[in-house]
Amino acid sequence: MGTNGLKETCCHSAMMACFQNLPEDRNPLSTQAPPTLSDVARHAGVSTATVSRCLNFPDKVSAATRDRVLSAVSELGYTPNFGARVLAAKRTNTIGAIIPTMENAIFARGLQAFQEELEKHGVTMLVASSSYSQDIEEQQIRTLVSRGADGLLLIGAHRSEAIYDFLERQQIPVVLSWVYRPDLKPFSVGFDNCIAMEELTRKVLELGHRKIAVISAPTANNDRAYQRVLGVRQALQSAGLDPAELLIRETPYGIDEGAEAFREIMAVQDRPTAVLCGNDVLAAGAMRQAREMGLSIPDEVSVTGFDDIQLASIVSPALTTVHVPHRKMGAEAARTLVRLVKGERDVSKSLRLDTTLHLRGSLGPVTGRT
Amino acid sequence: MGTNGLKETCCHSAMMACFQNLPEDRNPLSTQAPPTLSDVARHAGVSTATVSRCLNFPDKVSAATRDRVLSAVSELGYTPNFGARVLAAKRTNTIGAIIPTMENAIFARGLQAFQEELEKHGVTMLVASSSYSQDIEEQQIRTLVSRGADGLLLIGAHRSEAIYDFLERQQIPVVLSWVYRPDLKPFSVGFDNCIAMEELTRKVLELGHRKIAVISAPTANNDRAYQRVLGVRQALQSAGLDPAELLIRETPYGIDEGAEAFREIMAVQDRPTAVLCGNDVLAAGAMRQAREMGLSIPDEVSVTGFDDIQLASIVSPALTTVHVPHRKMGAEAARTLVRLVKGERDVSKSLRLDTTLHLRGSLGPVTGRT
DNA sequence: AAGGACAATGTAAGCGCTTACATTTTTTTA
DNA sequence: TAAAAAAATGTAAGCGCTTACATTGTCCTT
Repeated sequence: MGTNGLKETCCHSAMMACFQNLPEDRNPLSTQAPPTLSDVARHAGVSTATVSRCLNFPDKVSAATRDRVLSAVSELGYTPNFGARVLAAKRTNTIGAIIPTMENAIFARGLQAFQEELEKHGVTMLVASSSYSQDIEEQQIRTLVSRGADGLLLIGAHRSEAIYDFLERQQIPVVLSWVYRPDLKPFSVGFDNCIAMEELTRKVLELGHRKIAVISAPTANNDRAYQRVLGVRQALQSAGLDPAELLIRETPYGIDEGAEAFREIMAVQDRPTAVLCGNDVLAAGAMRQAREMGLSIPDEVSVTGFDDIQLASIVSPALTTVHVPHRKMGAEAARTLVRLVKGERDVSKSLRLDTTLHLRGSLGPVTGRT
Repeated sequence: MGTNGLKETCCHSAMMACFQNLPEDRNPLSTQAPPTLSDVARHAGVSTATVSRCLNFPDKVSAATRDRVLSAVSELGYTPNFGARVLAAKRTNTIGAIIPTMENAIFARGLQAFQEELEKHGVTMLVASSSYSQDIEEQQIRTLVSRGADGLLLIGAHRSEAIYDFLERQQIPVVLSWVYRPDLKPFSVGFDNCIAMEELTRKVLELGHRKIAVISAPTANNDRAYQRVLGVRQALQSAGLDPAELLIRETPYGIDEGAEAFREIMAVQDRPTAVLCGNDVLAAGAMRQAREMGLSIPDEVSVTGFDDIQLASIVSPALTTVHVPHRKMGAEAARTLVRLVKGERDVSKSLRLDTTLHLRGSLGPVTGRT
């Protein structure tokens, strides 16, 4: 005890740079308006056009003037005025993204990759989240457009015709993600939810499961959820089973919701031996509930997810799920959108990414025990 | 089999509204420039000033004209030009947020709440992530400022004086979050990382643990991480123990990183009985590794986290962690920032939120077994 | 050495909106 | 009912930047 550098108390460690103790009025600059392009021009003894060119097309200007201008810029601490630039150039270099939620990790990875890619092209990202509500999403779309978003990333394809019309009239390039829909006019960069889920279901059937339940997000306004359920149905049908017997429980995405849905599903007489969840979060909830009910996974009941977020490899047993290439999807969507915004109509087209089945401990063969 | 609505195949379900099958050139409007304020004015037979007023201060205009203008607006499908508005009004109604990462859930909840609150005030959020790099963060700050962010949300307090100077010169209101630092000039809305961790450590000591290890994020550029470690040290010292004996392993945030760090820590001769992790993600990694090594939690080793994200209640056993009021923090930060941007200097001040200990299964008393 | 080609720079017209101020219309007051 | 006050509307000057076009300066070419 009583050692070295421990004098610092919680709130006063010396490691911080900050402006504590500075008198309010210390900085005379702080009351002045920020410098403008013409201030820089005057300072450098050139015209505003030259300064502008120097900033936007450096090689259209002689080295000598460039140096003079740039040093004027840094001397004055000049930053271009965004509004003016937008107004004059008619481009904001901003792209909007509207995702259903930021609260769980489902969209986070993809969005991060999306942003990183945009950044490489000098584009900034505006984000809004719609809480899985179609109305909120439409309002967000209008907001982002009026904020000057040059393009928009949207999740899924299901929305009103009115809003698609609006986007078309405003000539805003749109990329749909998390779905692959080459039949639609807006480009999509994503995967086929239906096929992915069909593949998973086929595997489940192979393992002998016949009594199957699904916990899905509400399918009414969510085409991803809808397609996933459809995938299960199609797999059943192809296997000669009656899709009508499929037990489906819809509930909002969430751990607790997943748990509750699982509880209800397992309360029926003839318990399913496999519960396919619409995403990993629901699955995690289901698994928690199974533990609580003393049901062993996968011996007594198998559980699967969708998305393959971190959660999936952390739960015990690890979750069998459909791996979605989130980062790649985000990056590709960004690339497509940037191209569209630049007006390269021909180059881009819808891109289909593959999902892969990740088989882990939560899915096992049907056993006698139940 | 062979039931009802199953005709729809994956990619052609009828539920979607879209613009498939529309000829490219169908819409004559699409080549015209979007309508401007003066188009609306002409259409409604008033001046541009009246239209502007009508949109911004509806009650400064008579009901009759208002109706006329509004119907002109909707007839023409007018949307204000963002750049022009910004240029003229000198406000973007946009606030920027720079977070270390979007990839895990740590900042997601807070950010979501932040955005929702901003939205209530008609403010849009710009997001960027810095990948925990100080340089990237500073560049992002400059970008967002030049994009016209009216204010900025930053995580933590540790950054260069140069950038704080820049923000002050640009007169950009800043709110720091995830920390509580009333000693600094920028307002902070957050909690005291040090005290929170000190409290947790005290609890760990109470349970008899003496050999303690810490897995922390790199503390060099991360004041939250630094303060958390400091908290552990202070608790040890208060308990009359020698903080120098504390085993500290720094590693980037991540599940795998946490696992690896845990492996290394448990490889030493005199194994610790408790491993305190800098956040829940690291802790989840540590727990996974413990399982792999056949170490029982909490009998052979206790593990704790920080943040209380969803993960914490999903892992098994559930994770003892420090609960951070993410949503409240985000919302309050937004409120403070909005007030600052509006120029209400006096009203706002730094806000300290309380963290609470969530004791769960991953932390237990020291046992003979080791 | 004169003419032309090209590079470097300057001039100035907007971009679409807000808002101070001027003007007109309506309402109130005596 | 006329004058004063208040409300509604119009006029027009920017906001800070980009860019088409005009001008000037440089360097070849013949």
